[in-house]
Amino acid sequence: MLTIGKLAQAGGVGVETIRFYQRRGLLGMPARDGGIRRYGNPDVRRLRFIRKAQQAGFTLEEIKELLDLDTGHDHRRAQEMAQTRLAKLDEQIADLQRAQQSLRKLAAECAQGGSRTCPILAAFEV
Amino acid sequence: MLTIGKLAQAGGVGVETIRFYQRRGLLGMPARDGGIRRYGNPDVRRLRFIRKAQQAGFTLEEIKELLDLDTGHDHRRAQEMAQTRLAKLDEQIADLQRAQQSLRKLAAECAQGGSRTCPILAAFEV
DNA sequence: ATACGTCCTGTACCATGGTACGGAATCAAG
DNA sequence: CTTGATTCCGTACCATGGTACAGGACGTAT
Repeated sequence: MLTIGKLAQAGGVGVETIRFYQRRGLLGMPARDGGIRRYGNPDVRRLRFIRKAQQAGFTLEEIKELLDLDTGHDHRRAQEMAQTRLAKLDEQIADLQRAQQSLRKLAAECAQGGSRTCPILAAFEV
Repeated sequence: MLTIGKLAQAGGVGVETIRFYQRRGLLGMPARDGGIRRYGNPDVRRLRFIRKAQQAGFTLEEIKELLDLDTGHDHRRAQEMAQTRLAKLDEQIADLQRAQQSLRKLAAECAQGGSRTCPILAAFEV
């Protein structure tokens, strides 16, 4: 049984973040032991899931929904959300790659330019 | 000579956004014609640059710096910023790709599962 | 038993990037 | 010359994802 501090440590977040997640309904209000919150492994798993899902670009709202679905075993909805997010990830990656192209062009022209004008504005013009 | 509304339209943003950028120093306060701001092509270029740079992941603060550098022709610093951002873009793309892996796994397992438990939590566990 | 660290609740504040609104002035068309 | 759209300025508000107190109550080690 962990205190909030230990849970935070296990999840790589701050204590305030745990409480924040609780307020948002992402983590439940756990059993108390004399006023002090006690957490178990499921809480650690849940917290780690939150971090992972965040990395996948889900908002906290969406993560809450995923966690609720997990409880309710709603496959269809979970898949739908995953597909939507995968599509957005594709888009985001493509966007970033386009940005890379532009930016590399800027860097290259800037490097070549010697003492000539640095075409920062121009670099993004195509 | 464009009014603020036309400039906003040309840049694909709202009028309030233009004023917001002016407050942040990203766009200059332009010449007035009887109290009304008048903009020219350089402003349109500048605005478009801002949008592009944003897509490349620069913050408004950084974009301001880039624009200031462009004025001062500081190659070295501009290149430095570009390289830093390129490195971060690489990282971001890699992160998103990893997220895709995890999420695809979730979707696949969820699809296979039939009426069995949907391993949403499990999907992110590796 | 006294001090230090951790916990509690509640509220306030932060950065980022805008968005909205009130109330006055001004512009363009009919 | 009136009407409707646009502009002006200033300030307030929004969402997202936290972060930081203040002011107490605990628990543990010395």
